[in-house]
Amino acid sequence: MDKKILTQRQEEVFEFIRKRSEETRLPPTVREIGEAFNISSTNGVRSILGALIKKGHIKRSPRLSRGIELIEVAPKPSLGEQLGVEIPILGRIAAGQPILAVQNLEGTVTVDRDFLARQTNVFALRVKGDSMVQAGILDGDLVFARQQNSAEDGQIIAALVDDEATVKYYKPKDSSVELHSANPIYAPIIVTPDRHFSIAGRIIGVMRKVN
Amino acid sequence: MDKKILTQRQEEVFEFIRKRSEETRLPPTVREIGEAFNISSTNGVRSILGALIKKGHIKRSPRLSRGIELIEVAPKPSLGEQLGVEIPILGRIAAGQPILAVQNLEGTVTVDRDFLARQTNVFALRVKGDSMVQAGILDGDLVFARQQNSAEDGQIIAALVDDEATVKYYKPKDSSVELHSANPIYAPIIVTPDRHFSIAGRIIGVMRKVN
DNA sequence: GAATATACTGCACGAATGGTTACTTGTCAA
DNA sequence: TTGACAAGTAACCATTCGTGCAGTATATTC
Repeated sequence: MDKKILTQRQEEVFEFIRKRSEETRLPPTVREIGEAFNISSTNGVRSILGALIKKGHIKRSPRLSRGIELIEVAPKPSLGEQLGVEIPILGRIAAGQPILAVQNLEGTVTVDRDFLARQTNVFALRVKGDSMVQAGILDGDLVFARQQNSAEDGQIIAALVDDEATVKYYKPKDSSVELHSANPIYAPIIVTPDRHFSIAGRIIGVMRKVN
Repeated sequence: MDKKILTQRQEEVFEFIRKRSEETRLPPTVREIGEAFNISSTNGVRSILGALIKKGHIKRSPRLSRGIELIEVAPKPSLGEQLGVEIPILGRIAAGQPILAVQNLEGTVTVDRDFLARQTNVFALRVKGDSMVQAGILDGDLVFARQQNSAEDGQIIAALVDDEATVKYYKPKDSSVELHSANPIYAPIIVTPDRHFSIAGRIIGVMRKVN
């Protein structure tokens, strides 16, 4: 007998236990399994459970009610140690108000925790226009930015210029700031001190859906 | 009586239930709570549980063993309805063996469920080279592909040519298949029928970490 | 001072649950 | 054809578990 191959019935019952454990957060009792499959005797269920134990798919704590535990090859992370992090997507960014204000929220994306290198204060923006195509950032892409109000020369940033949010290369000059596109057909934006300017964050990632 | 403020004892018991529910995945029975707090009578526990119910912190299913359910202000998504989906990252792809074979796995990424439009059989690949920069796919990017063995003219696919995996534009011809780069300095790969060729999947997304 | 809430003890009932024994039926491989 | 395995039925026992009732002690509130 192959240790891993389950019969049809065993597969069904295993699936049932898995669903119950995940959805209702309560593993079923022996009788509840019986009811679900129209097995009138507890022993009918027990024979299947016995096989699942022998084949190493479940574990049981004797005499403990609902003491069926799944043995999964790739154990799902408990709620405390999620693999994904929820990042807020900002619709419009307006100067003078906190970036992450609720009224700006457009939704959230879940991204891999490692993808963001466990950084905090990250938000996402939908890119409009093709000014950064040469940097691999296309129209409609979702960019991830870490909130910070300063940046280094040459970094890609999300900036606020006169209440307008843009994603550009940051080029600080002596008396002004230049925001360069990656696309040469666009002239750099030169931000003179009389204009409203602030750095919203530094771009740390890009995500795109391809049709 | 404030509906929300718990007494010390109630707080302790609530914490115990929460820990048990999350860690062992099994809410405790009335008697198990009693044992944990040295309460010899089940009614002692019941009076505390009653208070927790009245104050809206837990819910109970009558006569159901372990039928204590936490009522949380921000309910965590149950495992069944995660916001993120784990996608396997494939190291090398070899022809003649199932794509998703375990030995190919390099790890997993968690991505938003909506990002992939709830599609199944999705895998991820690390892009090598700059042949697709004009399509916004850079060296080192992670591309997501949906497993399929056919594609339409002009789509970006992950293809296997002579045991080598590449990401290219798909251009089927009468007697051969052409794989075009987005970068004009690379000549198209012309796949004649004598070569091993298969489509691994169609590219549906891109993800990049920016430094 | 009475009413109310909290936090118990102690006991007992019945339903829910796990376990066992005995027996049956069908399939499949040696 | 025999034997192992799977998947049951049926009846029954023992334990676990939720619940109900009676009662106590303390603190808080009106």
